[in-house]
Amino acid sequence: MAKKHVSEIKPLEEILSVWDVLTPDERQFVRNNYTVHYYKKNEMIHCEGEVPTHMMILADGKVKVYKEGVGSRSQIIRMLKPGEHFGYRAIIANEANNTNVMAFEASTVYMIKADIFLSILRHNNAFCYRFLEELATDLAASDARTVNLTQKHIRGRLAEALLQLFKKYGVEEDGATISMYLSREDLANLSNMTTSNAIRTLANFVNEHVIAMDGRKLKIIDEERLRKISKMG
Amino acid sequence: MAKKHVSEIKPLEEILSVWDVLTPDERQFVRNNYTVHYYKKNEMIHCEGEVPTHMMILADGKVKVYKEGVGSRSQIIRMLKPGEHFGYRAIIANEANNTNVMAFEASTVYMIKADIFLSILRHNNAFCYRFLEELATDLAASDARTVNLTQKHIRGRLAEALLQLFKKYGVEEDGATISMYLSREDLANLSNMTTSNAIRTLANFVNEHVIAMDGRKLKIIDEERLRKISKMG
DNA sequence: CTAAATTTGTGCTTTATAACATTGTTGTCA
DNA sequence: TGACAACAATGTTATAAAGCACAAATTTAG
Repeated sequence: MAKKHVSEIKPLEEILSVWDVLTPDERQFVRNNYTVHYYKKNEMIHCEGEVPTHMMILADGKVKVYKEGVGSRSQIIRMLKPGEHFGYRAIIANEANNTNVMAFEASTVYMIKADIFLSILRHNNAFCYRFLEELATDLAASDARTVNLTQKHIRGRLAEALLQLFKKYGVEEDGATISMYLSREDLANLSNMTTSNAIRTLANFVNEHVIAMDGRKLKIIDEERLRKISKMG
Repeated sequence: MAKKHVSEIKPLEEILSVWDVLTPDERQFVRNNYTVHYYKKNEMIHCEGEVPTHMMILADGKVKVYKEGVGSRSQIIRMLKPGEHFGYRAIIANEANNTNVMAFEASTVYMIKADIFLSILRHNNAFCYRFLEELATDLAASDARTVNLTQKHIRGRLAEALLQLFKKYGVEEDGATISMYLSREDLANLSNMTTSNAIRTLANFVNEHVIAMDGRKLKIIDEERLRKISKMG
């Protein structure tokens, strides 16, 4: 895959979805106070337990947000695509970071210092409300995930994960291959199972003609069936 | 237990933790527009899927917030004590309710109409920010729960649940009995296990002198040990 | 380009926990 | 007081999924 030139990366103004509610002064304030950071594949962006210093916006690339559990087994909480915010929850709650964030692939991140972010939150109601909406949505997703992961059986959990990837990242030109190539391990960490079981279950789905595989490329063949598997548990 | 007189229930002004950030006008607005509702033990306050109409504040009693999963097996998401808000997440996210709320015991709830709540959120930045903080805190708790429930073994999950009850509701005068009497079923729904297993595991804890039981009264004897069990998985 | 490391794939074994069945206990109310 | 219902306790069985060991394939690095 060819590397993107820096010039291809969208400017903060285009990528920051809440830009439109900022006043001209605030816009200038942000313009004068943001930084850009580049991360290599598998590079850590921040760690669980660290004190948050910046709110971040993914400009380019793909990153995973995950928690380390028992015996350093990790659970992927969410995966981001360009334009999404992260690292700000801990700033608002005035806590240490509760998650790790790692770049899946080479990624570019815009960062805004915590105090600047907080100052805008406290002065611009529309800005504050946007993040309120974002957290309210994320909270429902988190609660839904809890039930998904604890109550569904292995096939249901994997089917659910595939559908989420499909929804979030979309498909290639062929209209079926999910535009996100994950290792079996990441797929397992997303659906709370061991790598062996992710492999086994994927193989079963292929046998049942629900999906097709070519290495890490996963093609959804029978979406309806996948939905049924996800629902039935 | 003797029923409380209505007069013993704290007025909205005292119970609404964000009252202090309201302007005099807003206070009057709320005073003119709230209602009080009484619920009997095991009565439903609202259901998953319903369109939210009010933000609510628990004035008195205890309620559980839970989700129905596969085969109507339920997962308790959180339990509230007087002074806590609920039912407002869906209003903010402009979604249907994602949880059920039921009274554990006779409870009193103050309700504020959704449009009034929203109008204050949109005009009073400090008010908005308070809820932003609340959601940010809840989100971390939800993600932590996901990992707890999926990765820990049955003993660890139950130990965790007991510690949470202990922390949230405190203890009786004896300094050890948790001030919250749950059925074995609710305890199971809190820690993602079957009722049988909750019973069995509680019995084991008693044998190991970690807790003592007298019906629904649970006494924590060895908190350190319980913490260790919760951590080890 | 080759060696090393990582990732993927499979079969077998073990284990944790759900499901089921049965019995005991307590409290309620006619 | 006895009958019924709800809850608690416990033993047995079935099964989903983890753990493990190892081979094959693919990627990365020297």
